[in-house]
Amino acid sequence: MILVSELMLQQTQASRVVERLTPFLEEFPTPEGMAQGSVAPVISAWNGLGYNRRAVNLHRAARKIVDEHRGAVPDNLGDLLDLPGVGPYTARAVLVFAFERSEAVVDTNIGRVLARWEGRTLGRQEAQELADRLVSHDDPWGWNQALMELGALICTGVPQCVECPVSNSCRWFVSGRDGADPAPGSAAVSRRQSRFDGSDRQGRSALVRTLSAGPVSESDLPVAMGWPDDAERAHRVVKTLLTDGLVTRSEDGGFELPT
DNA sequence: CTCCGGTACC
DNA sequence: GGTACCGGAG
Repeated sequence: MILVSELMLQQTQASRVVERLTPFLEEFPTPEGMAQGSVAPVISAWNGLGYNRRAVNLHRAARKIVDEHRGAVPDNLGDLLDLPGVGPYTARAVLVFAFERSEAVVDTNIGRVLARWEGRTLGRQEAQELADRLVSHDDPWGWNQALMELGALICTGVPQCVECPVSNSCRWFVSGRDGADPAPGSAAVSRRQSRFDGSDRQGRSALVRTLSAGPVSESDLPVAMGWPDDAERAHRVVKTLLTDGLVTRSEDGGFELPT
């Protein structure tokens, strides 16, 4: 349950996850249920959440959990990191929020807080070690939630230091915020994204959405991807979908969701 | 139009 | 270390 919600929350705002999580968990209540079927219904159920590769990864993770962990989500860092689509953040998020273990997560919000707290840009290892050192062993769940909230509401891109309850201990604030903001470029802090309109991602998204309703023939591919006059681009980009396991060739040479 | 969010792969 | 990968809200 926590694993699915954390995977959904990757690169996706919580407000959009809340209404999708319950129907998704009703369709796929257990790793066994998801692992038994093909990936196609998982992709369809993921529709609209973005980054469809996460759906493929989740299906593969479900199979691995069934095959190698008797259907139970692992409760140790190494095995969690071995699951497809599970990285440093999600693995620790499962340990903290599902198993209530004394671990520290570093997402984009916490990465920003840590960099300003230390007053300098941090590397991946540095940020994780700092978070590990700071985490409350009394209430790790609440600590991580509080830090994420601090980053999401106060220690934002343009920080609201006047509202910050811990500014007196923040190196960057205490130093008078003289140097440049250490947060951009620091570990886990998100970077600007290229625009979606007109991107390859838009065509990928359009095709996967269409394929959820049924197969698409070779000749219909450019239209389905939104590039009716650019068959070359359609064929170049559909290769990336084949590589990602989001699309497969049907028997008649067209395209469909993987069976 | 800008903002927001981790992982995998090179 | 840089880049590709989605979509909705404000």
